[in-house]
Amino acid sequence: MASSLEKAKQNPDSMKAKILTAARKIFGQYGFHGTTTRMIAKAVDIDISTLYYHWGEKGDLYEAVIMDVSEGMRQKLIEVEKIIKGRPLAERIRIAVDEMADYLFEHPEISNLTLFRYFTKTRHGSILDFKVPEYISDIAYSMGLAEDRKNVPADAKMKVLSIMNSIHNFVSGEKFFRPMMKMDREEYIKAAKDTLKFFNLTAFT
Amino acid sequence: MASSLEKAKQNPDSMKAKILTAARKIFGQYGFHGTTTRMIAKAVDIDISTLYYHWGEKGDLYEAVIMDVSEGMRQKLIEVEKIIKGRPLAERIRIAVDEMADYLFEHPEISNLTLFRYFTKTRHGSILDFKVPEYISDIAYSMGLAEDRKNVPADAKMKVLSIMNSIHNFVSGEKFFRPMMKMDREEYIKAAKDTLKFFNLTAFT
DNA sequence: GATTGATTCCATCAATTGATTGATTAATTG
DNA sequence: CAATTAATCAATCAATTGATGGAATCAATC
Repeated sequence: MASSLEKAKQNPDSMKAKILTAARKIFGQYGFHGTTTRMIAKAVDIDISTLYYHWGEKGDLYEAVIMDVSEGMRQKLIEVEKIIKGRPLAERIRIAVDEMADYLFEHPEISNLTLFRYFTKTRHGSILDFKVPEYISDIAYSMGLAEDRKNVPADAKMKVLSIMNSIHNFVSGEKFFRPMMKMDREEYIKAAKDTLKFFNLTAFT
Repeated sequence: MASSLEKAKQNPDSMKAKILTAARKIFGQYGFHGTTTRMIAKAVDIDISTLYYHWGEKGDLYEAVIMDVSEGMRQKLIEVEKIIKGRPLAERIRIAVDEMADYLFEHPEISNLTLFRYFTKTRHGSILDFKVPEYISDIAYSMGLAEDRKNVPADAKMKVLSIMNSIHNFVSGEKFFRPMMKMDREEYIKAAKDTLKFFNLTAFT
């Protein structure tokens, strides 16, 4: 059964998909309460009622956005796991950091929305409290921090959380941190990757 | 010259200070756009016009809140720097992590508001684009990552940013991460500190 | 080419939200 | 105590915002 979200993604030129793409970006920049349905509609150059026709109420669109970025992350993690499989740990870390950083710097709204979800309360709590699968245990297993995918020790999960969040921090914080560092975008991405590798390579090798 | 903010803090029982305290908490939970002036007024049990009488427009109150938490951080960092002065590096790290984590877990709105400021756009950009001093260079110097307080290399700043954000992540993410870890609050704080020490001790000693 | 269904927009609602005005009460001062 | 100032609230505004109904347009089907 193809969900409403899956159907929308099938044809990226469909109005439904175009709205989703714009919503990802704007929700990512301004958060749930900072985004109005009119902002999204304007970005797609449609009337706001067209947006409601396709996605229903704001909270439903937001949920679809979260599911969408979450699925993107899942795919990317599977892809990275394939690449690093069998390699020595130091190399696994270097590749994983590079791959994830490149992916997220290219889609910063993923980091933004992820951090938003972690840190922010919404006034409509119950409505937006849908469940999203997290991949912390899988990453821990893939890093060799657990013998068993289903039974990952808490300290390993905490380490993975810390690593993932650190990547998100550099991506989402670019607008704020880069001027502090007086770097151009390329330099900043390089510096972020180096910093991440510095902490993770010394910690795990 | 005592600023409006300083005057408010002189007497914590004053209406102005009570509003500021409530605003800190609520802005920290819901962000700028997720907070209404009515929510704050209700928390203090006053009419909304009383709030406006004391603090003027919403953006001005928000600015005062940011300045307030920023000043709190500055004070705490000075305090920590005094404690760790002269000790060996590993001990400096252990103490600093414990002190900062305890302080922030006690005042989670500081972490919330800091991360909000890093990651979120506000629709009223220009108005809320006031400048707040950051203490990244001071911390880098205090950690021995720079010879000169005024001339801190970029990679050292990036490392400090990463460390500080990691602490904020665990504090602000508690509501989200702790259920994942199935820990009570005490266990979670301990686990967060241990994780932070794990990365930082292996990286710097 | 008429009919049906899907899509889009215009107009509009009711509720919320930031902000103010003016009257009222509480403190302060001479 | 009278007079002035400070603090509070009730009432209200205008603008914004989430959401909808219904007319108009477009596309597919017969």
